[in-house]
Amino acid sequence: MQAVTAPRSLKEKQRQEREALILLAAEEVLMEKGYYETSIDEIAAHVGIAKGTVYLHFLSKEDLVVAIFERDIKKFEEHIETIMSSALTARGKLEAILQFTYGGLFNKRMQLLYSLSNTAELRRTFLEKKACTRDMWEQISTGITFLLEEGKAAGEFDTTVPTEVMLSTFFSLLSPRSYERLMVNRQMSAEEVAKNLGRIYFNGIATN
Amino acid sequence: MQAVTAPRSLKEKQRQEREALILLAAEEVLMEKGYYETSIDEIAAHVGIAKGTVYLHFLSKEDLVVAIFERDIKKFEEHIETIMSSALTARGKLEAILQFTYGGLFNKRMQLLYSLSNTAELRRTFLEKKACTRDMWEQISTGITFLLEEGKAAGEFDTTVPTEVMLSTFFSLLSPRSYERLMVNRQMSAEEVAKNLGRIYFNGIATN
Amino acid sequence: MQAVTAPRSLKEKQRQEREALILLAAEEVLMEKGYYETSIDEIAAHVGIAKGTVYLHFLSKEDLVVAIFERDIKKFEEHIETIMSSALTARGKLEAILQFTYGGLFNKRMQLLYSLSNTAELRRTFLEKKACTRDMWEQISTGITFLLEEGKAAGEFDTTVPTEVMLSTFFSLLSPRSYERLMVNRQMSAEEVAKNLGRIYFNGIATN
Amino acid sequence: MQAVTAPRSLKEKQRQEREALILLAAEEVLMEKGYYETSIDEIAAHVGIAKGTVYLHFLSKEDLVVAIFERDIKKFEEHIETIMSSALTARGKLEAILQFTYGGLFNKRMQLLYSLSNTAELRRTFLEKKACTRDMWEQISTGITFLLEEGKAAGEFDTTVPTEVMLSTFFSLLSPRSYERLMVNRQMSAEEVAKNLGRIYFNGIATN
DNA sequence: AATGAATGAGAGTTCATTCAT
DNA sequence: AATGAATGAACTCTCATTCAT
Repeated sequence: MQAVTAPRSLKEKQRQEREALILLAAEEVLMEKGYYETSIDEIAAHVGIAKGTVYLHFLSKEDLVVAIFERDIKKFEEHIETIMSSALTARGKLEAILQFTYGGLFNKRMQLLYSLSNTAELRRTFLEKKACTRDMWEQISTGITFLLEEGKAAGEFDTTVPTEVMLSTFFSLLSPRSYERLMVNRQMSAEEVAKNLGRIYFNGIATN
Repeated sequence: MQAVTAPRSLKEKQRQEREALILLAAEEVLMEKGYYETSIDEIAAHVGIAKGTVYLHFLSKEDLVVAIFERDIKKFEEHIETIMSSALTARGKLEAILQFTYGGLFNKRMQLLYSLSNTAELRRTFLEKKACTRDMWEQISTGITFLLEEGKAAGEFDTTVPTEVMLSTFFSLLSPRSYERLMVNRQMSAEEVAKNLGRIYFNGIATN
Repeated sequence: MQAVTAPRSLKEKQRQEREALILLAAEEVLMEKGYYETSIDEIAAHVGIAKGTVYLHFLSKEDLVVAIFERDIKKFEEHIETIMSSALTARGKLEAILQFTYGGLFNKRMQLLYSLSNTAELRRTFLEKKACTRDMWEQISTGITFLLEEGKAAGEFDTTVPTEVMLSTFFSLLSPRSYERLMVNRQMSAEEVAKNLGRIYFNGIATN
Repeated sequence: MQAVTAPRSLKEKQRQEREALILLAAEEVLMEKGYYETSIDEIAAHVGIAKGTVYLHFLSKEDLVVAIFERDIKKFEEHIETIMSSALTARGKLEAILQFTYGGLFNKRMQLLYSLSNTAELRRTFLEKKACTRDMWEQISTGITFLLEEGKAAGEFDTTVPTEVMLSTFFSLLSPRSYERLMVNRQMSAEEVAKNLGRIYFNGIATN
């Protein structure tokens, strides 16, 4: 049986590696040029494979982008879960999420996710057509909402501000486009940005 | 003299009315479908005119969108100036801007502006190519920055938070996409949304 | 009757003047840009009238060009007739035609006529569709052929060269495009060009 | 090594065959209808392929025509060079060029080249934009000029006629449009036409 | 009579997707 | 499995022509 599965899993492994390469290249190009200005040809050229090969891994351009979406959101979810199960206070957890979002590679990916989520045409294409991506946002929203409620219950956060508003504001903090200028133009580090935003936000929602 | 100017201004008036209709239709369709999923044919059909007629008013699709941009940003600027010259405190002025952004028709338009400004491909197309649109954001930024500095000087705002960060955060409050759910799903009124956001924000940047 | 015809003929005169202006402008622009690169708008703007007005005088763009054609060919024919009825020898007459073709304004017009006649698409459009223009070339051809035969009969020209070949060669001398460089680049005068060409030609067809 | 180069050259061969087919079809349709009356769709239909396929081989319609141009001019140049390095006298060489131009398939192609070169709009498009095509005419002109000078030096040609004029006249002999009627209507063979034209021309430029 | 806004067919071009090799 | 040539629908934009004013 091994004789059969080993090569199969080797092939499978290669397949997944290639798929990962495509996703990475796609991510890079999409980040640079956006969905409509990026052609499959360009992505393929970036990986060093033929256009047709991309279609062996993804049914369509849409599908490829959904895959990026899913992968990144999944990682994001995993991290959030780690944070959620930590011993931090609600505020501490939210601060950690903020730091994570702005830190490391995730910063750039977050920009892509955000840009893909916030454009009319893409939302229709991705969020409405593919239930799964919609669900992921829901799940993340639920997590953040839970933390905010927790914070309210613990007396950390102002109970007179609706949680929904707090949630929306928190998401808007994650929008990296607005802060791009801070990091790119002002040379502020991701940590500093996250710290400052957090300060405004948590001050803003703190129990008077 | 009337005999000369009247017909000319009549024509001109009709022309501008038609142009306004096209802008309105374009705005609507762009809001619904986004830049790349909207064809000139579609916009024309929405106005009830032929495709070619659109090109009598706008040199290109790009140009049409820039025109929407300019018109809305101009209105926005005008309102900001009115607010700026009022007797309100810095915070009062910023609150007024927030209210205005979320109030009336502007809400929807703001969504379009925001979505057009925040997509990688469109930013390259519009902001970098057309200096004018870039300048408008600069001007608005300058205005807000001025108010924030004023507030700091008046002891209203926390001087230890960099003004740049305050500015970015303020812009992110204006991003209506995030709050769409609040108004659409939660049935919250624009005023309520603006009030709540303002509360978080101004609390957040208030002197300790 | 005068009271009726006078204003009518005044109108008619104005009409013809305007028509002449359009033809002139069209000629100029067509010369510069060619048939397909010239728009009716451009011609109208050159005259200083509205696009629609052109259509009060000419049924179509094609028609307008045919009119230019007709007018110029008519003038050419008239001149040829004058030459034909002069006391010159056959060679003298052909030399006169050559001089006329390269002299004065006709030079430029000839370029236009030639260019319009020698392009595949335009030949189909004009020569085949509009019998009249075809006839005009026929008529001119007949005139030249007659002169060549006359010259042969008078012992001036070599009778062993087919008249048809002489005719074709004569027409190719009139092709001003080839000689443009001589006049434009080499600063040679029209007369010099005509003289030199004539020399080669008449030497070439002279009796041994 | 064959295993590597064979498939590559096979593909390449197929590619070039397809490209040749497109060029041939384009040539045919362009000859029939001219540049502006020929659509890419028409050319594609003529080859039996889809419109898009044409664009796999040529960047644009302009490019496709330039390619025809280049290929034919290149062949023409090659032949001229062969003739130039022959043992013939200057006159013999020029006669050979004349024969070649009117003989075989080249006759039709020459018509296309000539028509493309002599139309105002196309000259601007092709000769001015693409330096290469301009250069080719220059090179051919240089070759002919050299032969004419050679003939003058050898006492074959009349030294009192400017070489430039001889050159222009020689080119006008090559213009096959004028002679089309001779071949098509008069049933004269290409050789006869070339012989007769040559006779007039060389008689014309011969030392008195 | 003169205008020029409106029309809409048709052009060149792109690119996601397919499929024979 | 991988390729990349081929496809063709869809796009933006142009302009000769019409027609209400």
